[in-house]
Amino acid sequence: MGQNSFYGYGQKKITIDDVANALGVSKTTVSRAVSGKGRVGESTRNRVLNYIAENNYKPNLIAKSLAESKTFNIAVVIPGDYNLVDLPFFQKCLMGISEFASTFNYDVLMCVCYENDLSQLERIIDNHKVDGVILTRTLVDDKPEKYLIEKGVPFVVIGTSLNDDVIQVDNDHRSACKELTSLMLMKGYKRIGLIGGDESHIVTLSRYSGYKDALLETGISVDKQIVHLNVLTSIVAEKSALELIDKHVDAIICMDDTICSYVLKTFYSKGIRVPEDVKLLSFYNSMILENRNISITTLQFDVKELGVETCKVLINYLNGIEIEKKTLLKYEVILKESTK
Amino acid sequence: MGQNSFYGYGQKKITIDDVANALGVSKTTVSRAVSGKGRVGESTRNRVLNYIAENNYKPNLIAKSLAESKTFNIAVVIPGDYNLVDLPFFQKCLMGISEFASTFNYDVLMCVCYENDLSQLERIIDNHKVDGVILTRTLVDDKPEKYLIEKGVPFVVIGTSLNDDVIQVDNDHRSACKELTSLMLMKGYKRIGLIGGDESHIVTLSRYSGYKDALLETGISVDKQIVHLNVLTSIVAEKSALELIDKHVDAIICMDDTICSYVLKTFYSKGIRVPEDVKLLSFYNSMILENRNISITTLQFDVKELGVETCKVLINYLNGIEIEKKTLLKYEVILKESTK
DNA sequence: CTGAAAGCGCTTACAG
DNA sequence: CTGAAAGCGCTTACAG
Repeated sequence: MGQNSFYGYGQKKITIDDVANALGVSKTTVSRAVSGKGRVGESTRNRVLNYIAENNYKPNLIAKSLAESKTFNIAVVIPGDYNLVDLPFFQKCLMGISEFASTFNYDVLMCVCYENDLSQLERIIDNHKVDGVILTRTLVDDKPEKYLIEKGVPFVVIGTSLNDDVIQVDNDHRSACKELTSLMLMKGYKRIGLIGGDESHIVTLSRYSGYKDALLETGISVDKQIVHLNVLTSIVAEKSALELIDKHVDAIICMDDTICSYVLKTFYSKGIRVPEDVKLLSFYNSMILENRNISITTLQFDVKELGVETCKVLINYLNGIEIEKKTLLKYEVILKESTK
Repeated sequence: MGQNSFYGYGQKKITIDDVANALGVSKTTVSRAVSGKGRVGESTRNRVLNYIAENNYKPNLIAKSLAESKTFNIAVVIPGDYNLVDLPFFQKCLMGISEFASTFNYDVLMCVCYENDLSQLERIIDNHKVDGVILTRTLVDDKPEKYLIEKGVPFVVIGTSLNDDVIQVDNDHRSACKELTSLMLMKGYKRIGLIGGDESHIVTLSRYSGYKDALLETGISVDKQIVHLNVLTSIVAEKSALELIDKHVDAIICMDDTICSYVLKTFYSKGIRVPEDVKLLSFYNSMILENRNISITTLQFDVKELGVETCKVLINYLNGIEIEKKTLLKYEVILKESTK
């Protein structure tokens, strides 16, 4: 007992056999009527469909999985790195993915991967628990990506991959950062500082490219002294912010809201005023920057939509429907007080 | 093709039959050696174990599921309500749950439920895709809870349930709020305002109880004028904060960090100083309150640990191991500038 | 249009 | 200690 005592959740489930017997037809016929595959007589089909609706028959997905060699599950890989755990980004992605998946009767399996520990992913793949995988970020040297390619597992990444064979869905961070930069340039601010995160994250590189694009188009050369990447801690961010002020920047673009919150705090404690002394821009319209003393001009991505689109691509791919190799989603610029 | 072309992820999986044939034993024997259930000769067992290790045999979990009527999946229900989506709480819970589950070879299935839409949960239960469920919050009138009881599905809640039959794991919010209140009382501040969220969330009621406990122990009666519950929007929060100031409170306890951020912003714009004019306390040591101009005295719960413990209880329960009906986890008080 | 039968890869009484 | 066989609940060639 014990282990199985819960099975059926207390109520016996009716099987395809029960339906077939009750109706005096074969399981084959029931199966065909339910799945819609294969020919069944109009009237037979209706009898079956009515019966299962009335008697609340639900096919056992596990049995179906075994017979079809499909699981109707997808795994979503979330990075477990401490400083990313708090970001609302991944949670919102998950919501979108899960919403779309469930309308197609797929389920979403959580999978946390760490820099040096893919064991959760490996276990899921070894156990054949999913039909495909979504990676929620991309790295320059991406271990989960490599692993999945090696194993031949179908997957889609949220983000941009250096490998063109990888199916990818992303917001257009390059254009977005270019637009943010151009916005400042058009207002006549020529010295624009940039503070960004980990260079091993491809998104950091994309943003940096967009920044350079904007400058070069305007004929301004990039001053590497006011571009600070790999800013990962509050201490480095503080140092970086003050250094940019020393270098007389007109504006600072922060590549994420956490960095921006560090910068804001530093400025507050040093009496540097935004936007009077320096303009400030950030990348997500997230709650990290909400309800501050000053509102920050940022980009806005529809992250839930990003999840939805990605899941759509993966499920289409799994079902042999043609898809785009690369999907780029839009963004909006939200103008607020910090650039006034 | 199409649908099945991905199966096997490109590499044929070796089955129990292959192992049995290669070793000249029966499937039964292999099964027993692998599962550890049933008697197998010492040497036979070792032969099997060596072979599967060398040839990287992994039992097909789907087949095992069908045979055992178990899925090795648990569902975690996350509320989809807009204003909760952003809270790091649920994400951290998920991380803890997923971490524990995977060490026991269980997987975690995401399930988003809305106030009036349990369809994701219903689908998962109807399809028998999980062995049990974790609810990540509790309401006074809890629809998912009722649904699961009705269906006879094993589940555990994170939070406190009004139904004593429900297995629950929670941080001790009542004691925590009592301690926060007592802390102010001991410093001689007798007028303590309370701003809280939705009264239909049991956690709100627990906190309120703790607040009352502390006051009553000190012989102070509760002044309902300075207790504001159901504060759900920034507008109401602002109004509430100013009203408390009008009523000359010495301190304000906010039941969550979002509320506290609204209060902070209101005070800043009105020139009300913390802690000089009023002390301020909040409930989570979350990033919402990080990098503000002032640091806030809060409670600290180990939310990931909460997830781990809950998952442990559920998995033990599913496997017939004795468990506590109610587990209460600790908290810490983090003293910061806002109560100096 | 419909059905009998084999098969998906396991587990587990039952028998020896 | 070990194995042949039935069964979990579906799907799907194959035959009619």
